[in-house]
Amino acid sequence: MKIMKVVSSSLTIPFRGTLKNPFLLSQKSASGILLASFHSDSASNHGHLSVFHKITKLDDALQLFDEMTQTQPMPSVVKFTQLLQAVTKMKHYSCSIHLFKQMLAIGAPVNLYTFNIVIKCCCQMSCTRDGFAVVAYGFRRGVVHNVYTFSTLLNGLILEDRILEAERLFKKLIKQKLCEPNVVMYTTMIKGLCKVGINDTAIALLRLMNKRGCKPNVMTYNTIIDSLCKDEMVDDALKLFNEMIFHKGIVPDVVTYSSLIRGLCYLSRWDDAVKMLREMEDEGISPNVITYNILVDSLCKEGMAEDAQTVLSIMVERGKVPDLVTYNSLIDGYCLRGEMEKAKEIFDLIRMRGLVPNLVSYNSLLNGYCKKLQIDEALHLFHEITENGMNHNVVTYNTLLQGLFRVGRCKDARELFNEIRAHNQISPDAVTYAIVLEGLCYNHRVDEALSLFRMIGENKLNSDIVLYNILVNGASKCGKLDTAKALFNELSIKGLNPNVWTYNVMIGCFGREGLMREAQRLFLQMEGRGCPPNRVTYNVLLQGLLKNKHFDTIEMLLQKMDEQSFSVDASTFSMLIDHISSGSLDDSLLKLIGKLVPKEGKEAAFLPSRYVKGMLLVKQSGSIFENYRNCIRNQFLVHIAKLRYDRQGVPNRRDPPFVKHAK
DNA sequence: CTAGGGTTAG
Repeated sequence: MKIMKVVSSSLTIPFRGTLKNPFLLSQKSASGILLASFHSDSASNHGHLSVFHKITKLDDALQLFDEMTQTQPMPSVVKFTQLLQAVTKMKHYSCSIHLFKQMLAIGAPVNLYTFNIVIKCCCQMSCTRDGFAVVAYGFRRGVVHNVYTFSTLLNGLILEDRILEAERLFKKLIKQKLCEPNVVMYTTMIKGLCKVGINDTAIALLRLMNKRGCKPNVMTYNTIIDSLCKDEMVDDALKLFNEMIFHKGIVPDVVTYSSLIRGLCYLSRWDDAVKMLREMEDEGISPNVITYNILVDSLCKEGMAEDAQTVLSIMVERGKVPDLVTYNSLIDGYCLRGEMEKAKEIFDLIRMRGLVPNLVSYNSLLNGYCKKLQIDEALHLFHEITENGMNHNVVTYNTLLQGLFRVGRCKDARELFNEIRAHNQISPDAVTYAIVLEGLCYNHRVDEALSLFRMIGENKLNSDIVLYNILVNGASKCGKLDTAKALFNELSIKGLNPNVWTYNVMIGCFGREGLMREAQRLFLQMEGRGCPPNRVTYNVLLQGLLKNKHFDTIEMLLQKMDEQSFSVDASTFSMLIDHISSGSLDDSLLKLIGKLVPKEGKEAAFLPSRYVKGMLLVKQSGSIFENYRNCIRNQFLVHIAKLRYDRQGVPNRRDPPFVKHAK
């Protein structure tokens, strides 16, 4: 069915052969010239670019395939393989597999390369099982599989999150000497380890491959660097970055820099991100569309959509064409700020740029309307998706579901939830349940939430700490302390470990009930239970103490926060100031509090818009906000803009101040 | 003619 859609592109030149291919619905082809050149190409095969590289439409490929099967004698195995590869490169995996089957049926030549392509197709479709089956079939036909085959299978298992099996395969290959792992195979295995978050083991494998005489390359390092960045361990990533350059002599590329820039942006280390950007350009590596997309997206997530647009114009100026990802980030950025007109403008811009909005575009916009409680707009858009020939996915449903709960339309929400459950292609996921439970609690239907939770049964979801946290929080906020406590106690019975969230929720719960001794008791046991208090814990505890007028430990807690560089959030800040102005707290605390107010970063960016409580705060955080924005403007945009003009005068050098030279 | 790395939505 998927293929039917793809095949219907416009065609002009009449077709000459007979139709044999079941995928081929059209009688005409734009590939007439292509076909002609194919014939001359097969006569003289000296060209460095075969016709197969020119194939961009599935139609043309299928047409060509049809011709090839009718040529007598049949073209070489190389031709068939190239064609199969062309189809695969277009990501029409199921089509490739079908063509392969046809080849077998008509006795077209196949070899190891053909098999490897087909195995890759299976793996890319998350059917690694089938990949193994194809391997077995090839084996019976006498095909000797190589390191390419096994790397592909390894990658397939990793794509399906079957990391244990991947590890087992990897070890088996080495032990039984089925193939000698090379840098690609090691890198694939390293990616698998990174994917499940065991960076240490990934790095250990990096060391091991070195010891076994297999030199890592830039891709190997990029894999680990990216993983570290995603786990917010940018400094460790920078260490590896240094190691690869100064120790291994491996030259970083645009991917290395893009990962690092993303990691730095994510932590709001704009200054360092700019330095990286500058360094990469100094090294003669230009940012590409993905790099710019990372910048655009990071700025958007920081609530700075118009600055993101400035980056967009810079990228255009530099000859890079923004793509769907760029525009989708901008849509999301404007939605985040509740500027729906601008978001819609960008959405419409997509078509004006000759692109077609995808589900991500729609879902972002839908989310924007939902968050703004413009539920009619949201519903309209929801229907527009199917009118435009697309299908809702679980994200679409979840988004709308959340919107319906937010405006209190519980009945509609539950109906939609049932629709998802009845759907034969989509099923509710953990996020769906989280949204429904949270939505019900939000609408004071804790009992309904609980009974739904019990109904899920004793499966994985029922042991999801996130769902427990939602229910505990919901029960507590609805004043059902006993329910909250009972749920919390249920955790240890089930052998589930509370996480920081759970503790934060319970501490907040006790705070609301005035049970500060209980709150303190939990706070004190956190460290020993392996989940040390975070910024939120301190804020929640402080708010409870302030609310219940327990002033004696406040200063000590603030001191501790300062030691760990945690910041006070807006509500805590507001309460502290209130108590100082009313005289119940000493104003000597102001100096300490001042140190705990975020000066930059995501928190500061959202301080005024998201967490405003009192007038005093509006004034205070307003100035922080302005400073922050100006700071970014100076550091970031001016810097990027400057790169255009300063470039000539800058000698080629490597001087990133935050990278310690290992020389 | 075959394998591996970086970007967007709940």
